[in-house]
Amino acid sequence: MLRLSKLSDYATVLMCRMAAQPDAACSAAKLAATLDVPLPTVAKLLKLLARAQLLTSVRGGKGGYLLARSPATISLADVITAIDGPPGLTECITSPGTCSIESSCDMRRSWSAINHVVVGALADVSLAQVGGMQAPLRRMRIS
Amino acid sequence: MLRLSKLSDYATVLMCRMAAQPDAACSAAKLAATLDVPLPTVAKLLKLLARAQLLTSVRGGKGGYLLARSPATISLADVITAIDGPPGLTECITSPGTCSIESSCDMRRSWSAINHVVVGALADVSLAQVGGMQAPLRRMRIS
DNA sequence: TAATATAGGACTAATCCGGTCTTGTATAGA
DNA sequence: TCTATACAAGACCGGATTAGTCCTATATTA
Repeated sequence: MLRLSKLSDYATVLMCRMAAQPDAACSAAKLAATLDVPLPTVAKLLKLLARAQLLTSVRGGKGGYLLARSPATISLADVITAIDGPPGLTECITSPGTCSIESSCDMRRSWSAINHVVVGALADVSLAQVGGMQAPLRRMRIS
Repeated sequence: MLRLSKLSDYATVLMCRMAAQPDAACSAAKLAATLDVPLPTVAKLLKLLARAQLLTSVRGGKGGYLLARSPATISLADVITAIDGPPGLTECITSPGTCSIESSCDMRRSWSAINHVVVGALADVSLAQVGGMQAPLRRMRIS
């Protein structure tokens, strides 16, 4: 099916919102309201993103989360990796040695190459590009 | 996690094996043995692939499955689509109108573009390329 | 000191996917 | 013609993964 996990999906939207106001500390409750996602789930995402050092946290009253870096330097690959770990299309990419036919499988080198393209595409898009209306994705192509 | 389903993964390996001997009819049992995947699962995959007209089936004793087209004209995207339907990174790509924040979401256009890159990468690799040892994937790049 | 907000981790619940089973049909060969 | 083999089609079940919840602890502000 080749689908992103919901959690990663939420996280990208969430980071995108925060990138729109990089200097305002956002509480989990406020973000949950704008995203239409349950508060505990948003809280979990924020914790994961903070642990990956994409966000910084401020405890206590008036606390919240802030982007740790400028939106231009945070890519979608960063966000997804923070939530789900490094993207890998197949098991033989993320955990080599697990598949019983690995040694005789012709697909491995192809999957590896395609995975590289996918990761490249995700790494090539920053939060700033998503938020701004310039169309930076035109840079991506197969040729 | 951005992972291919196991069934699609199996299917690509399976088709790759069949592409190596395009003229030999393969029974489900024989393929199951070489792939180290349970027979009923292989049978299910073959049925889906045949329904998508990637394979033709021959019933009865000495029957089996054959590639419907030449390996050079069957892409990984064809195989994956036959098993899991068209690839879509997010729900808003495969089933627009499902997400409650769709109208205000900045991510959509980005996901759409990235999805396009991914599908392109999959469509660009044929079974013949996977089997043969030429390195056709060098054609793919982000730039 | 009371209220607010994150930190961390354990736990529960539900969806989805992988895998199985059953019945039916077609062909080949004895 | 009868039997064995192999595909066709679809219903069904079980289990792993993922989504989501809850609880306790800690830090900060007022």
